[in-house]
Amino acid sequence: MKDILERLKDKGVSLTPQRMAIAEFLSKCKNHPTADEIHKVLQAKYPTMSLATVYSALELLKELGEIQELSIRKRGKACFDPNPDIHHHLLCKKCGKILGMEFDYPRTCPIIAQDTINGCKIEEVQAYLYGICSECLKKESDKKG
Amino acid sequence: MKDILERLKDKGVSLTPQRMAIAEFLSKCKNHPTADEIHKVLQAKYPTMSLATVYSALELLKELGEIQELSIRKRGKACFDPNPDIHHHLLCKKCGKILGMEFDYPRTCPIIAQDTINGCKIEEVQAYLYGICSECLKKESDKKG
DNA sequence: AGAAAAAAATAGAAGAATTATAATCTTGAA
DNA sequence: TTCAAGATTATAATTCTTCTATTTTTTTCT
Repeated sequence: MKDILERLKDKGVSLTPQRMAIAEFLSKCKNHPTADEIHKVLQAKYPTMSLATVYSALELLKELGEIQELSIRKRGKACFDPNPDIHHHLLCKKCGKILGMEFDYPRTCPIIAQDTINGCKIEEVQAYLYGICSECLKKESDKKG
Repeated sequence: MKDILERLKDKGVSLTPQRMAIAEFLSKCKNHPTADEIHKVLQAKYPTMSLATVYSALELLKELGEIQELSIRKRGKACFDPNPDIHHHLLCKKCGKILGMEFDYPRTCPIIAQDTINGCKIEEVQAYLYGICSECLKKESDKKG
């Protein structure tokens, strides 16, 4: 599979250093950063990079289908998922982490598998699971001994 | 079942006219209003009511478990669900309406029925279904004849 | 490679939603 | 009714995001 920079080039996007940095950062990113988190990280390498640039790059990557913006927010801020495919998320009630969940929720759920419900046509399902992540579960059981 | 004002009184909340109006409005509300939508409606009756009062009443009702704030937003604005119980929502791609879905998604879904996934403990599931609502489907089929 | 045109980055301002502050007014209990 | 506690109001402040004008960088064309 081509890497993200090649795909952007194929799509005729100008490859500026800032965009490349943002795209690469996201492609290696395992969590769901906000615009300012990305900005903070990349300022080490690009001290003059402005937050507006980050927002506009994110908008572009979204339009190109390289990333997605989540419906949920982190402390009031939009957060972005490096994986553009429909999938689901766990929000840990303890540590606040957001985890992408790999299982195929809609297709394995008989209710969603039927594609109309209450007379409405269902095209996509995005599920947010609230619970406790494995790390926090581990910490809890360690504490109890 | 007691009505919302009685429940608030039982919980020791000061029953100001503004709060009562907001609580009653929500209890009769069939959609998912934003703070400023509530404010606009109630200004007819309470011309001096400020938006800050609406926000603070919503915060209170949320804490008391009378309503919930949705994860999704309407045009960048937080929206509130008069039904505090976990349930699911359909977002119509055509008209933008948000509909509460009555079926019992988590409990009838085999993946969720097992309550741990990837080592994470699942406590609640909130699904956002994207699709076309029955009204818009009807309009479409009417057009086609 | 070099020049012109197009596009992007920057800094700063502007906008929108929400929260905080201080003063005034209401509520609920004594 | 009086008073303290709490709520509302108006306004200011904050926070996140978008916009604008200017400068800089890319890309294209030769």
